[in-house]
Amino acid sequence: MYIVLERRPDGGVLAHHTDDGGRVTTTDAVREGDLATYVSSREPGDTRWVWHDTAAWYPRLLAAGVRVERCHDLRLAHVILRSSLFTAHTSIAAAPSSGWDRLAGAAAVDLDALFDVEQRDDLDPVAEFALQREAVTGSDARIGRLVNAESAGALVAAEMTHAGLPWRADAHDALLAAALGPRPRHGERPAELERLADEVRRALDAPDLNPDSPPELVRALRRAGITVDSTRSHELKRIEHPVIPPLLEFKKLARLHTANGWHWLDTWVRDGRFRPVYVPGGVVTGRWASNGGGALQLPAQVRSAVIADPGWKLVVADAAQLEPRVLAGMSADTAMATAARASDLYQAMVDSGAVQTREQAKYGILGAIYGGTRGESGRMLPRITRAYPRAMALVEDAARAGERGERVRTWLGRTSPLPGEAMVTSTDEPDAVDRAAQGRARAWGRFTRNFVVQGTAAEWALHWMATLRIRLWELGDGRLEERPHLAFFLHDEVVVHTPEASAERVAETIRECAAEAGRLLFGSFPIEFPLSVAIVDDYGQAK
DNA sequence: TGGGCTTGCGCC
DNA sequence: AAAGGGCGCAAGCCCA
Repeated sequence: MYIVLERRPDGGVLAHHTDDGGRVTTTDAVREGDLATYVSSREPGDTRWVWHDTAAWYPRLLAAGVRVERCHDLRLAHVILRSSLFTAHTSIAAAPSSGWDRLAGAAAVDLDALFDVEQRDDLDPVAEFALQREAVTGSDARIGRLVNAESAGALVAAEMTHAGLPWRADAHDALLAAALGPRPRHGERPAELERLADEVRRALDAPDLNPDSPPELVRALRRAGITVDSTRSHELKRIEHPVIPPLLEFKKLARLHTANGWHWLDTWVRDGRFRPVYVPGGVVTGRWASNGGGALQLPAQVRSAVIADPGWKLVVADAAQLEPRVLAGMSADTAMATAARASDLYQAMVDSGAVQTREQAKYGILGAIYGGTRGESGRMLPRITRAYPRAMALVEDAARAGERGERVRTWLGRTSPLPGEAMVTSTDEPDAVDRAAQGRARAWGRFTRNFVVQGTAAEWALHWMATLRIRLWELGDGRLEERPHLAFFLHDEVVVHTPEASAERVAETIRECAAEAGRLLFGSFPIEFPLSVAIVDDYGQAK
């Protein structure tokens, strides 16, 4: 069932078969060149491959055309098990810091560097796996599900990088040219940006102004009688002055040019695919991060360059109001779950009389989750508390715990870090209240308040994708990229690239997997996770 | 010249 | 329109 892969200094691989406790029963020696064949001879099957880091092992297997059904990522699991409140009583939590802790922070990109580290004596994958099995089997069952889901996520991440997001460079170039003018020579401003910069300079009577420089811009605006604290767009939008429209347009286009312009296209799109590196578990809450290309900040402006291959479609699905639904599930707040039975949770809150408008519902709920105190969020808090007492109590408890310097956990047990030294309030001189320290404590409380919800939403998304990758594989034949496959992921949204003939089936499957993810997290508690699903030729058409 | 910090803005 | 949480990235700024 479990096979622990261990790379030897000579480049060969040892494949240790273990029992449920991680004790080795037999070991195969595999030559480097035979690894893909060795793995593929056991797939599909009931093997769970155990390795130090999915990002280091799996891409080579995928390149060789080998896909695995399941794995156990020791690095990701170590991070979770070392700090979880569910495993605090286990040996792995009590053990002194080891190479596995140092590996935790390593960027999982440089394979050779990782293998150098792996060969250190204190990075024995067999011993580590046994410790992790002991922790999982002796703790709340949810932590084992989290470890498995995290590992499945690592497989998804590697597979998405392998398959890539379909990207038409010609379409991207055309939209850039339409907005900015033809591609400029290296280092020059595109014509439209230069034109807008000139317009700004004229309107401010500042012929030498570089509008890309915030300090210069603030000075030039003040000389023109416009008092601003910053050059943020939202602050500029409040001002009536002829310079504002061209300046806002300049900022918008400058952003497009620097973040997703021709340079980005040259750097990140190859052979019709954008292949970002995803970093599962890269955010403390359990959300993914990404490395290079700004994959998780892909602006709506360029999504129309994401075009399915001929004869293929994109199925774009996003979970509606995921975080409030997750909060309802965690807190077992039946009133909130009732609102969540509607496809539009916020409208249902209005219909039930909890609030008067959809906007009030939205800002009230977001304020509860983020810790908003001012504006509409703050005004709605009493009503939200009255209508949804259990949900509100859950996030309030998390905030208070954070303010006291305690740790909080997600539904499946991922646990927040301890606050930095700076946050700790001095209590021995109560009358010499350190207001700065109180402010830091409240800020940490907002973090822990959000941690429990954002982190649990990330767990829902992991289960959604984990079940989806299995189901999508069964919908086609051949290599991964020849079947319907996950092509992009954005916290609560997935894009599947699929042959046109399978698109409807894929859409249905994505919905089924969302329902399944809800059951895996919250069992029979009646909470629903509706999606908005679109079958499109390009990503820009969705939503 | 080069690294670290700040600002601003894209995404959820 | 902003408010509250989590990020990554590019350009400018600042100082060694």
